[in-house]
Amino acid sequence: MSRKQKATVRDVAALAGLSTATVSRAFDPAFAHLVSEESRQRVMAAAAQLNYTKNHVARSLKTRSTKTIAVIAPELANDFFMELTEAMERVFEQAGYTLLVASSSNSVKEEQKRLTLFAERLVDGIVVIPAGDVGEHLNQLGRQGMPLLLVDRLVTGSDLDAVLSENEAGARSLTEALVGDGYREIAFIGGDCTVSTARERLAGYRCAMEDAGLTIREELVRLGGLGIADGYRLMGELLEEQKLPEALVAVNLLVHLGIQRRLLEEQRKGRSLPPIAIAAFDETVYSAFLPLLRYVAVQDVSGLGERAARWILKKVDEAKAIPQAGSVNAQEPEIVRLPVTIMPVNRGSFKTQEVLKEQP
Amino acid sequence: MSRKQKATVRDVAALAGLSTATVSRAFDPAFAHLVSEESRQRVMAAAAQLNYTKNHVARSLKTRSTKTIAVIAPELANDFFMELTEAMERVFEQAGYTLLVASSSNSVKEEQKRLTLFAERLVDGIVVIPAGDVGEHLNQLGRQGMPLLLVDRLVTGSDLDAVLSENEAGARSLTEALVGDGYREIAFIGGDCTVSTARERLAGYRCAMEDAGLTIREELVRLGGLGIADGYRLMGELLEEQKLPEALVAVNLLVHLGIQRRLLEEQRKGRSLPPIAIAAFDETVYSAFLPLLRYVAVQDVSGLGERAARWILKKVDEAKAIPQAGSVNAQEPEIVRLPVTIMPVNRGSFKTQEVLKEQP
DNA sequence: CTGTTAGCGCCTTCAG
DNA sequence: CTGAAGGCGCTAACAG
Repeated sequence: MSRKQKATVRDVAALAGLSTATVSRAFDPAFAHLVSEESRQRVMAAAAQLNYTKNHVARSLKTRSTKTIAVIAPELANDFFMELTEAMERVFEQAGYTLLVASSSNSVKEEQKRLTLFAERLVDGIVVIPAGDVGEHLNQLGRQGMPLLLVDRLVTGSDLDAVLSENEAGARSLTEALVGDGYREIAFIGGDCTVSTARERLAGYRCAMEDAGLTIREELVRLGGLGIADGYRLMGELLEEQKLPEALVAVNLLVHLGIQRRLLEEQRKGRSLPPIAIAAFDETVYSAFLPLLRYVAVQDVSGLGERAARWILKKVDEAKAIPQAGSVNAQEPEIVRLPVTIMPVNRGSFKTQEVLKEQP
Repeated sequence: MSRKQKATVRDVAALAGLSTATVSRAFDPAFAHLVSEESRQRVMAAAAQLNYTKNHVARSLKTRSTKTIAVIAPELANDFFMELTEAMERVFEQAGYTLLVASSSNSVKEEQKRLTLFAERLVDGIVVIPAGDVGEHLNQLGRQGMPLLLVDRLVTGSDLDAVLSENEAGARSLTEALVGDGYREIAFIGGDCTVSTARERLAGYRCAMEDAGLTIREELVRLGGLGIADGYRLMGELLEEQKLPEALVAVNLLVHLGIQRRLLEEQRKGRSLPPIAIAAFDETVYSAFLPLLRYVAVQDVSGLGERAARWILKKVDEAKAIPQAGSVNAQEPEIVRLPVTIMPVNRGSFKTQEVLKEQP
């Protein structure tokens, strides 16, 4: 049923009685106008008969472009990162680029590995959601001419452009909302200074507290990671040390979940707890079910994604035009920040609202 | 700072005073023993000096293998699919393969597009979580010699191997658990017959009901999609028609969420509802916070992923050995099913437990 | 509009 | 152990 070997342009050319060049042109929309309609049809007929599919690898070798953009995220099983990625994919697809996703498993070392891997495979550009705060490997690649862009997180000592959320302002507003409700003993939980988002959010919290004339009890600032386990542990510490705040700001969704989980556990053990008002970054379809949650800071995920996607494509084009442009900015790196929206939760989760309206 | 052009084997060979063949061999662990230690070092030194990285595209063209496996999932922002994918990636990475993820956006047409795209790019094998019930495009690729494997969902009229969960048994157990608690009016919500998982789960529900001697009120079987919006809508229908069951089985997590969201809304409007016991497929870190939820069917996600990953790698190896083996089974397609675990929810979500134990 | 001709960068026999 | 040489399949000048 099937040919022993896959058919090549040469086979098609032979069968169609034309040259390989014509066959090649017939398949490239950009050159199709240089091929007579009759030839084009002969080519297509021959191709169909031979079950020809073009070999993209060979094409890439010649054109030095794979029409592929890679995205490196710290995790795959993370709604925020994947929604970001899906937003980017929409743009890439429309531009005729293929998206390639890889996980750095929250490790800078893995990130580095993926990066060189992609460089070897000649992806046209890479969008990185950095796993940590180390950026030298990024700069290096950028200097070698690879179009590169950061999303969501910054990296110190990097001269790369980035698309981010207004984390500091968001955390400030979140804190202000709690202050506005009359809370004074407000904790900040989660994150550490190796991730820019956490740093910025902490700064926003501090700023809001100061502006409100409140002194921060430093034992209520509990740093240490961005995962569920971290929120769980940090909340546990507060419980054990009997240092319960009146309210708290959670650095992100996962930490927030860990916190709630720890509180739920306490409650199930029959211990009664004073209600702690929670304000947290990121919203989910589950938010409506989380007790204690008062305010969420909602990031413009698709905005971030679209912005980033368009930007990296622009860089790719530029790099093609001026081969040695690369991704290193002679001057300052350019950073775009998108605002986040603060929303009270008691009237229901907006995200769910949106999702519910979606036509399946 | 940077070379105008990327260095090639030829550059390295020239600088090292050796031939390109030796350079090539020095870089391939499988041939390294055919290179003298001195030559190897000279090569490495020259490579380092020139900042040489091998061009994987050229290599692929020659070897006809990209050392890449593609995964096509209906969505990226879906924990189940991405956990599956992460599980596979672990195996691939260890085997020296790169993972390439793409979304079919729940569309068979998009799936088809991705499939041909990957075929053109010479991925070594493809793991598909099918978007729909159409399989002809898959068979065709398989017949052309592409190693192919289905995960999570089956496709009718396909002769492809697959790794799946025991959906029918899971749904049966879920239903039995509710029956065991004394419920008799049990609904089944979500899914439709275009997706095998939904079909199988519905069958399991029917089977359990019959075995328990209960007649199914057909108006309590509400099919129609696998997303949040679907659960929300279907639950809404039941509410409007005033046909509330005592308990229900939700086909999957998203539908379950939609159902709960609809009920929450009702409750917030001040209407009192009889408590409906819910049993649902799939567990999350949020499960502990969902009211009404009694039982979950937990799939062995990492088991599925590992199994699938190993299998596709095996197929890739075989295809390499016998070029025309492809992915079409002369006989029956082989299907592996992994058991699901039914768990009561009131003692807390197991998944969270696991996550909490994770060392961050 | 079409054909001819060189490679893209690497691997891999086949001889040394 | 090493080198020379011939492609992998395709595209991009350059001539017709």
